[in-house]
Amino acid sequence: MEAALKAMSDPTRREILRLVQNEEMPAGAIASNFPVSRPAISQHLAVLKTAGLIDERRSGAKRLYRTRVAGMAELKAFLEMFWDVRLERLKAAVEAENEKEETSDDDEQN
Amino acid sequence: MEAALKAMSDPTRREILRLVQNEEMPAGAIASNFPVSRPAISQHLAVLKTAGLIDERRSGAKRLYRTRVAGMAELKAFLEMFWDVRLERLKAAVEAENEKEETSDDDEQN
DNA sequence: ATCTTCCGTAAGTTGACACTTACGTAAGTT
DNA sequence: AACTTACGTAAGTGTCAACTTACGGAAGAT
Repeated sequence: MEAALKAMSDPTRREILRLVQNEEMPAGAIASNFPVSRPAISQHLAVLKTAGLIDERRSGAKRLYRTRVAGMAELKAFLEMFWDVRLERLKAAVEAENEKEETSDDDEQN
Repeated sequence: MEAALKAMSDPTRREILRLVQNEEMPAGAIASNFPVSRPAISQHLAVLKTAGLIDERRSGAKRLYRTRVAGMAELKAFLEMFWDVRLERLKAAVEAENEKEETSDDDEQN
C-alpha cells in the first residue's frame, strides 16, 4: 500500500496507468508514448507491478500490461480512511468506552 | 495536485495529516509524536502547506495546523478520475459528438 | 543457424529529498 | 532589558530514485 501510493506519485507512472487502464498494451507501445527511453519505462512498469497496480501477461516475445483493478481498489480503500473523519471518531469513542466515561457528542466548531 | 499526491506519498506526512485531521495542533505538539527532530517536522509541514493539504494559523508565538478539507477534496476528486473509467468514455463520447450530432442521454452501463 | 524484434537487467550519473545541527526571529514572561 | 518559549530557515550529508547507455536473453522470421 505504501508502495502503491508512492508509485502513483510519479506523473509518468500515472500516465502509464491511464494508458493501460482500459486495454492491454505491450511495453514497447507504452514506451512510445513517452519522451524517455524504453528501459526507463520498463523500470516504471516494474515499480507498478511490484506495487500491485498492473498485471503482466506474456504473449510470445511481447509482454502485455494492464491496470490491476484489485490493486486500484485497495489503494482507493486505503485513501478513503484518510478523508473519512468518522473513523477517527469511532476510534475515539472506543477508547473513551474503555474508561467508562460518558461524553456529550455535540459537534464542535472552532 | 501533483504536489498533493507527492506529499501524501510520505508516511510521516500521512501521519501528520491524521493527527491534525480533526483538531488544530501547534507544530511542537505535532513533532512530539515523531521520532525525528522538530525541524524535520517543520519541513514536512511546509510541504503539506504548499500542497494545499493543511492550513496554518498563527496564535501568538504558536502556529496551529489543521488539515485543509478543500485540499483533500481536490485530491480525492483528482484520484476519482483514475479509477473511474467511465470518464474516459464520456470524454470520447463528447469528442465523437463534435463530428456527429446524435445524442442519446441514457445511462450507459458496461 | 542467423537475424531481427521485443524487452528486462546491469551499471553509472544526477538530482531530489528526508534528515541532522546550528542559527535567527518573533512573541510572551519576569 | 534579559530570558524563555515556539518556531522557521540555512547549510550540509546520506540515501533513494529516475534517467541514461550498454548488454543479454527469449521468441518469431528467413
